[in-house]
Amino acid sequence: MDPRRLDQTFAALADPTRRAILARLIDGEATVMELAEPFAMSQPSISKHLKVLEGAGLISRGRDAQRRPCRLEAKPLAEANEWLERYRAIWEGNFLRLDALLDELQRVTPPSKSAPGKKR
Amino acid sequence: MDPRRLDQTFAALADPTRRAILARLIDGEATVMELAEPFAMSQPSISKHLKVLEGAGLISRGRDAQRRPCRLEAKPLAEANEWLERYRAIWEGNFLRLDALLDELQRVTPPSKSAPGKKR
DNA sequence: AGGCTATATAGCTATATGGCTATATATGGG
DNA sequence: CCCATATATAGCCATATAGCTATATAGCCT
Repeated sequence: MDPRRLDQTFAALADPTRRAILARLIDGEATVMELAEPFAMSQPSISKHLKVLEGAGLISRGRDAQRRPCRLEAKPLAEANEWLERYRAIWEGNFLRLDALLDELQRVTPPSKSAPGKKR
Repeated sequence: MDPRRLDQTFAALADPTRRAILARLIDGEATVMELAEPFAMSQPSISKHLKVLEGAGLISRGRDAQRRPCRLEAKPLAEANEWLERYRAIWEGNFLRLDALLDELQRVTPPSKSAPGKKR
């Protein structure tokens, strides 16, 4: 509901490294080292990405000795999905395009000044 | 499929102004002026947002005299949705947590050095 | 205690983003 | 042809982001 939450969620998802980290976490918890391993990137950079993900509520972290295992928190993804759902009808093409409908009506009732035609 | 596409899509969605513009476009085409009207923001700023949306393939633009009506293009949203779908099982809670399962197994077969326990 | 491992923080740089104002471009209409 | 309207571009500023290296912190282990 909070728009800031969506901002953070989408911003966090707008980076391939972070999406890859989330994908990795589908298989379960992982430490920072494990998450960093596939990337040609310094450990601090990964920590920074994790901070962004944590800030967006997309991961949470436990404590296992000196390790800070990361776990996926999918709730913000559910909210993002909920936002996207409003557009499903459109991308599925089941959507009765309002302007197409208007074009149709204009073909029956020719356009006037107060109802200018739309270009297609 | 192209990760850059997802980058652009999510980045475009990470701004409340742009999400509001997309929401407005559900109801059909709108001109830049119409889109700008609800916001306490200059017209050039709106144009910039529209450029971002266009760059992400989220809108396309026609020509109606000196107007450049914007129309929603939902395909990138479908791709974003597709990406999110991989996580649906998790946020719906139907997911058999792999690490929870491992904890369970460890309770049966006590932990050894090679298989350290996970903290919860 | 001291060292090793895992992670975080600090501080730097380069680039990107989002806003503004001022100005340029495009197009229909009188 | 000129004007008004709609939109885009340029140029500026402030802040954010993504990367780096170097260093600090935390916690096990001997």
